[in-house]
Amino acid sequence: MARPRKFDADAAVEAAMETFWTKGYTGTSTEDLLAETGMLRGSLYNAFGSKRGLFELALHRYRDKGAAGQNAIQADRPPLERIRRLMLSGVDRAAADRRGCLAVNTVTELASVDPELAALARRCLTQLEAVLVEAIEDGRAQGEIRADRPARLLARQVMGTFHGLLVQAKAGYDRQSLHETVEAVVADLRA
Amino acid sequence: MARPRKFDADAAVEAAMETFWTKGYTGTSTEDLLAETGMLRGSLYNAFGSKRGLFELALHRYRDKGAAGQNAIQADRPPLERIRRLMLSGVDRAAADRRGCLAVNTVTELASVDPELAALARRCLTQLEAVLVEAIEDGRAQGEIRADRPARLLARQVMGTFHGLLVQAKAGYDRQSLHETVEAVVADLRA
DNA sequence: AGAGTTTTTGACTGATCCATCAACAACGGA
DNA sequence: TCCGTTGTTGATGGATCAGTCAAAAACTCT
Repeated sequence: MARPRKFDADAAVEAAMETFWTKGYTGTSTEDLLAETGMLRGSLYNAFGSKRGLFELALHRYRDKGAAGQNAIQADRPPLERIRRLMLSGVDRAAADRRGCLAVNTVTELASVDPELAALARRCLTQLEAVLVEAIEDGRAQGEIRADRPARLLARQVMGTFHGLLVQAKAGYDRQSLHETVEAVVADLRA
Repeated sequence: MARPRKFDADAAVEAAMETFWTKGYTGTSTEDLLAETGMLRGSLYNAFGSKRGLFELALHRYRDKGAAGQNAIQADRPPLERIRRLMLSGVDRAAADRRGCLAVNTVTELASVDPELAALARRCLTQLEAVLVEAIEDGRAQGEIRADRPARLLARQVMGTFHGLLVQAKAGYDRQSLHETVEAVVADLRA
């Protein structure tokens, strides 16, 4: 009933996500977005409304992809090993291109400037926290993980170190020392 | 032998630091800097050369103030308590205004865009790491802190969690749960 | 008082920012 | 085939960006 779109909206959001991830929200210009998505100005605004609107979509996509990745690791491995792999893969990816984590980047960039977007990013963090809590409770049921503290507290602790590692990855700390820290965290989790 | 300056260069750098801290590097306009320092365009450029130059000065100042703050805690308290207070005060400040830590903010904002500035910020982090290593070695000598791991590794671990907490503080996690995590980290450090 | 030096002042530059718009194009349904 | 709808295209808008400049001003030294 109308002219069909030339571009793939999904691919465009994906490209936008990558760009925001690399350059940050403020650091990404609409020109950058046009170049990366291959769209023209009018089309982009017609489809997504504004730079901010596109960023929201990108954040949602990031959260969804994160959830998918977290589930991919689940498999049938023991919980502690799941946590270990989660952190190792996250750290590796953050260190590889020095881009860190989009959610963490967004929170640090926008918390005191755009609380609404920051809250959106925060949901990515709480999602990870939930995954961790679940894994920890699993591991505790199996006697693999220490039970002297609430699972939520342990999860916060692990997540804290994890986010700190992402920052260190961006700061250029070498992969090996990041991995050592991960192993130390895992060791401290053991019952 | 020349016209005297009307403004206090130190106060100007201080004001600039606060502004960058709140709004980030890209997010701070020269107009913002003029408003906060009370200077006029030409004066600011005459004195500091560029926005980037002023930012470098602000980062140096941040590092110096950080060092001063870290030393202020030293006192004669036991090492573990020093670490505890260091983290608590850092977390409190980060949570109070949701600005986090200027060094962490800078690393996450600029690592993939301006490596030179990111490296400057990184030095703030390694300074803190050095302080931690020292405190841990002290505590170990007194039998207060566990000795089953290299002090540097423990320091990285503590620093990681600390930076993660700063992110969580920006994300709006409540003070109490941040404090609980600090206590958990301290407990895990004990011999 | 005059020369020399640095700062202040505010207007100005060109680039880039995000966003809008009208004209045109491509489709489905009547 | 013609109409309603939606997408594309590229020019254009005003705002803001970081940074420059020439002229006037405030000081010291001679």
